[in-house]
Amino acid sequence: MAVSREQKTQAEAEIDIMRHSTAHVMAEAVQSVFPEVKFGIGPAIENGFYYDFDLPRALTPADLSVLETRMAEIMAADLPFVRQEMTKEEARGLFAAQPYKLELIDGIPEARVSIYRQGALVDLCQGPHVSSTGKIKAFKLLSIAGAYWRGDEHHPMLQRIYGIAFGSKEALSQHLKMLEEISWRDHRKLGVELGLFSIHEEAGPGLVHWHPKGAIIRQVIEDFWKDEHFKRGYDIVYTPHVAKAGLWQTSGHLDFYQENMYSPMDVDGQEYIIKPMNCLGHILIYKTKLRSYRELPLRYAEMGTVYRYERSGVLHGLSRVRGFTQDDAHIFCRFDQLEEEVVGVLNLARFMMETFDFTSYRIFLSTRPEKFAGSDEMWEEATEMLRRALVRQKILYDVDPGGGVFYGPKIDIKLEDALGRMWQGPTIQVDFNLPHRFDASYVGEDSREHQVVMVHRTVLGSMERFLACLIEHYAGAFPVWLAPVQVVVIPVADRHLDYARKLEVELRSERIRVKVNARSESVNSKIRQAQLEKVPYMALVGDKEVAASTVSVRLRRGEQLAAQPFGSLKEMVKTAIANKAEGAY
RNA sequence: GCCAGCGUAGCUCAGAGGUAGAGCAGCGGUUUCGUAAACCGCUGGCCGAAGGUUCGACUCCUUUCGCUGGCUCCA
Repeated sequence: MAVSREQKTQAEAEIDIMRHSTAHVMAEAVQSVFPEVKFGIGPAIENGFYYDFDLPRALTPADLSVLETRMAEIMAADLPFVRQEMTKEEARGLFAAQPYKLELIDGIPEARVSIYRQGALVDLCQGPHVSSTGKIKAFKLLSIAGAYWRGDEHHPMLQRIYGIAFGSKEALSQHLKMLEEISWRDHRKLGVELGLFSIHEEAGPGLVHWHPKGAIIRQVIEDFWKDEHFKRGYDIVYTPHVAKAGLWQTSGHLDFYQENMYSPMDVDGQEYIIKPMNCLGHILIYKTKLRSYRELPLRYAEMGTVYRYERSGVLHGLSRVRGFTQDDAHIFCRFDQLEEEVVGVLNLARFMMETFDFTSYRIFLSTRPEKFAGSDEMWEEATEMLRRALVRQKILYDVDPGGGVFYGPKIDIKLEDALGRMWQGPTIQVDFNLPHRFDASYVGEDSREHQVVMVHRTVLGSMERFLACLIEHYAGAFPVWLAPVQVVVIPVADRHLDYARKLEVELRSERIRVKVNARSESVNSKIRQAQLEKVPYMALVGDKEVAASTVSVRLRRGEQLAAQPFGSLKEMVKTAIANKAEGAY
């Protein structure tokens, strides 16, 4: 039973057509500026479109506004899109000067192809298109980027122009506002502003330094994570950061994963390699004794820090780095336990996602690729178990045919954040390969040895990427349980400082993260500082509070609460922490 | 890695072939203040790094490192 999640609505399909047509208009504009242009492809994408061009010179941002003006003229002229069918031979004649189009024609299986004309442009295109260029309502060109022809780095690099297009000016400006919001929430920007982490040129790109405020968030999450894993029958393990090269030879990583691994270091004449994955250590632990079917499943979990070489051009803040800590676990089980284990992981994954306020996500089941390890039957059965686990959890999912890794089928969960963007979330991967390579087995009921089934899984992904996601999801305003500073005490004047310290001690005794702002600044200024730091509770103490033994509370979202005794603030904060829910946005 | 753009004070940014500037932050002082910026003063820079052109380079050229947007890949 295949459960597919969504079909495009009629309206979405229509707007895609319009976006595609906008790409053609852009192509015409480019052609008018660069008559010698060679066209690549120009599809509609989410929110807009792009088109790839081979041009005599590099485009500059200034070119974009010229092209926009030209495009607006083409739209004002309301030129009709005209479809025409012809044989491939005729098309080859028509596109004789267009090598990329010729290559595309060669790849089309049908005998006849279609072309579209509008104004001065002729383009090989399946269509459909809007009836005329005047039907395009609102667009904007956003950026220029290099893109390999057909995405292959051995092919020439073309210049890609990205644009967005919408059904109305309002929708366009709304989207532009969203883009602004996205850049405003950027974890790299907020990470600096909130003092969470830094990355240093001197230390190397893609290597993260967690500052106290970022580290406390991470620590809270890790404590919570360990707790939850303990409850669910996982055992916490620790494994070394380096291992002899031979181990990576046995695992096959040296053959298949080498471009992501750092060069070996010499230790007493032996080659050692920094681990890019945690699985091998867990396998070694598994293999330390003869395992009985009775002790399975074994679930080894580790916040395991790994190092992977990433090409310099792909590094990005916390979300794509060279050293990161995975919330990793490996489940060793019998084949007949696989489905139940996957159900367990899905449960945990959903619990985690809910805890961090991700209410929407998409699930992908990836099936057998062309090259694979293990037997057909194993794959089929395992894939079926993953499928059944999803169905049992009543989860809608999409199938990614052939999208599995070579060693087994997998389930990927992609999270949707507060701005509707997707992030790689939990993954569950069945592995037939490593147990085979390491001869990891157990003794079955039949007294015979059986190969154990291994499941790699992470529910947060990596602490680095997860934090990047959380920072942007919460826009830096972390819920109380995660907020680096939960309460700032603000004395109105210096004479209230002692009283403020008393409140600080009282809150700290409950392990509430509290700071006193003792600076000689105005109340307004201290409140502003706390707001910018996105501290959930501001506790004001002045003459009135000292006299009445109370505290006035301002919430991060701006709300002011009536003066109250210390105790009730304490309880309010403790409740918010315990609920992990937002109490003070 | 590749294409393009960008690197000026802790941050945001201005400047420009004649030797560097603002706001914020920081520091010192004054102020003791009631829910998003009190006032005055001061410090702060090898203009990413190296080489070249030039009488003179932060500015022009080359190389290099890093960042940004993409391509590819992925936790």
